[in-house]
Amino acid sequence: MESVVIDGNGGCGGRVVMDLSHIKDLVRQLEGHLGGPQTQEQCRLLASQISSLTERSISLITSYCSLDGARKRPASSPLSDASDAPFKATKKRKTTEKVKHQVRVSSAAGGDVPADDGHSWRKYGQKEILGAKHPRGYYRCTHRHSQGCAATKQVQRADEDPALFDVVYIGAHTCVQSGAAAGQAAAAAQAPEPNPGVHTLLQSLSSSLTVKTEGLAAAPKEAPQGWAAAAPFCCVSPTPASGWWPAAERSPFSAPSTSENWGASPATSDSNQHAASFLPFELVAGDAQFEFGEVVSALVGAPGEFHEDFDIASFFA
DNA sequence: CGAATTTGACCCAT
DNA sequence: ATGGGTCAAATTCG
Repeated sequence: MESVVIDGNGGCGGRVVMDLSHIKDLVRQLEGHLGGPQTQEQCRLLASQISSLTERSISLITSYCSLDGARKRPASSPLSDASDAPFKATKKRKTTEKVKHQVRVSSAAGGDVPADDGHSWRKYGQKEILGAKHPRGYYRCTHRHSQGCAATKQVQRADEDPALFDVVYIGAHTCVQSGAAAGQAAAAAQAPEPNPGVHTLLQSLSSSLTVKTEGLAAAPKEAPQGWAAAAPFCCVSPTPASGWWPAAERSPFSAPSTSENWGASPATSDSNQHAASFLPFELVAGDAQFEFGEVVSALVGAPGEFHEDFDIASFFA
């Protein structure tokens, strides 16, 4: 299941733990209300409280992680202007100015690629890595040339569990993806139907909060430094209920816009794979915001990015 | 035929 | 010198 790996020595850790515990309580209350005669208003109130608490926790985590990333960054080299030359001018190595964000994702059952993250990637290399059993694949955004998007990612199968992949995202997407998926998601969000999976959603949120809380409290520092190095990307919306990302800039591992997309291999676009075969992931640090944001977004019923076919149970299974 | 992937070579940081 | 990241020609795929 998911876990948040956070260096526990920050000043915000205790606050976040408190907030998460509070959120968990609120979720329990909300869950209880759903079975009873309580009004929709009360549910909304609870959801709104969850939302604001989540937002505060995210702010703490994000700010902490930003500090963390800044602190760890070595003295910047004068070569760090590399980001201004996205194209193949030289083979000059980019130095460490870019934001890195590592997650561990599971593959489809028997699959050999990690879950799709909502962006289209093009593989540009693969290398055997010393000490690793599996090669590392190098991907860049498909829109690198058309839009100058400099986002890249590295995918490597975990040594200990071939069903897991370590994915390192480097740099933020600056591309704007085709409007089809975003528009579809937006249209789906307008569907007035209540979400039948809300109980599952709440239970899952509750249990995931447990895990996260434990992780915060009990996982001090043994996490590899590379994990949780920095906030994933820089454009977090201030209002979780209204979506965490610009419509066309979905977060890695956000709820997919389409069931086809969700489960499609980034390399093969194999649309036969299905959402249910993927379980998200162990997420780190700032990624907590993704789950919280999506869950709360669904709870509050705000226009989010949920596709009507989105299967909450499979998301959290 | 265009796009995506593979793969060996090249380049750079350590 | 070595390992890791990127390039680009060759190959494969749809």
